Amino acid sequence: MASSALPAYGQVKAFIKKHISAGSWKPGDPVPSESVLMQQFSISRMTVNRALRELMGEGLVTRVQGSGTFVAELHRISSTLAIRDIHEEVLARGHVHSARVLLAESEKASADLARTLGLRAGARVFHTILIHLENGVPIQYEDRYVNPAAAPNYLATDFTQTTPTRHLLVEAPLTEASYSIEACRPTALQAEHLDIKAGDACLAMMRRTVSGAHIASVARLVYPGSRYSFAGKFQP
Amino acid sequence: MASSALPAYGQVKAFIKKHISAGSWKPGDPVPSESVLMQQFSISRMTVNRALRELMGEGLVTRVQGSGTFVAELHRISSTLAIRDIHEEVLARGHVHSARVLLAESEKASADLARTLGLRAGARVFHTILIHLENGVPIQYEDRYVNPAAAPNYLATDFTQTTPTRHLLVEAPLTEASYSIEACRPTALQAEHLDIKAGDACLAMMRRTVSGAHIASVARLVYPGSRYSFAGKFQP
DNA sequence: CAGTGGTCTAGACCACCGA
DNA sequence: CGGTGGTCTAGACCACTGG
Repeated sequence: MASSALPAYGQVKAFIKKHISAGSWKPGDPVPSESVLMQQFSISRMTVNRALRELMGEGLVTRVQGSGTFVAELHRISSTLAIRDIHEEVLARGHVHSARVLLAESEKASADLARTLGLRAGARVFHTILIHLENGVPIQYEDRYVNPAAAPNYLATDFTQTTPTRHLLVEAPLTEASYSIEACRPTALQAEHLDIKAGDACLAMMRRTVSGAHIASVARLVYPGSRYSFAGKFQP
Repeated sequence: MASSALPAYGQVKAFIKKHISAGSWKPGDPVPSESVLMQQFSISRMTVNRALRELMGEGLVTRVQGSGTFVAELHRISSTLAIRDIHEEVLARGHVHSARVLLAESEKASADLARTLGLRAGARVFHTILIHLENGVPIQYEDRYVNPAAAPNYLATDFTQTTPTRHLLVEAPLTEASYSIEACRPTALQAEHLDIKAGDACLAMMRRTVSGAHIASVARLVYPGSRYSFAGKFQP
């Protein structure tokens, strides 16, 4: 057998994927039940169950207790968009990462910001602005507010050595995060520090992280459109 | 027990997640072995194994055969970025989707395009350009090339009724896709049809889909930066 | 009611790692 | 070599669905 290296549950998964991607089983169609697959492959139910459970995790099938397993409605084109620490990301490309600190201080939160961080208006918050460079070329303008309750030692960090992201991952372990990506034009200050023209398009990622009971941080990361993109891949 | 509703493997997962997110187990630290957890929870090894396997799938731990299970190095902030059919996405917001067809024809591929689609230079390809509107407001400029071998009936479709994405999902079931997101300025034509100013920033998503042996389609989707963003959420 | 999936057990054999 | 994880079995009980 050519596929003898593939474990039994993998063979079941491959069998089902083949039928789905070939189109012979359409969305909404029932997938053979666990007991049928057991006999067909001469394996135990636990093994079939694992195959189907993993396929559900991958979004290829839907399972309904008491009813059956079905081909998922429309194959979502989806992918894990990993948001890594910029330091590690640059290193992974074999390049050199460095950072310039434009601002690192404690200030009073505006009403808007306080609401976003779940604090009362006028509360003290930490504010940092950094430029991240890859081989000396600016690639990210990081404007971040941090909740002192989540990371009291934030401002004591040397941000040319440790990125805010890394500090926060250690000090305020992540329990939840949300983000959005949009396109924008840079402010004059951003354009200057990113070394781009005022009219150039930029990518902006807003990131909000929660650690335990606190909203730990909100950040706006601005990337020159000409030097950065988010990429991903998807394989069923 | 308050958590008696949670299945046994879920309790093991919760136990480990608690220690990781509380910081009592740091990245690189070993997680108790399967046999230890078996005894600690008085459950069978299969059940412990499932808990640890799922945690690895979620990126929280690393497992090395013969060595052990360890807390993953840095909690990736990652999230499934779902790329849905624009028609469904607009409908899901309770709005009305419509489309204008600017171009739908067969043409000869340039050398570049042919290479991208895995065809010989000068081969016939289908080319469509559409504007997608949400409640009458333009939100996406879709410029797409399709490999005729993957979807021979593509041009016969009424794209005011069926989106190219949907047609392709049915005709050329997806086996792989990759994308990248970047910021750009619109061309004069794009600005006109999207009803935005020439200097406005836009989000552009390049998408390349593979169906079986064929590269099915490459598309460039341009969104007005002021009217669209990609958002996601992440929970460990 | 019969059939489905959700969960779990108590074993088992194997490949691999590190001492 | 003992300990680790990777896989698998042949049962079991349960909750749920549908006719």
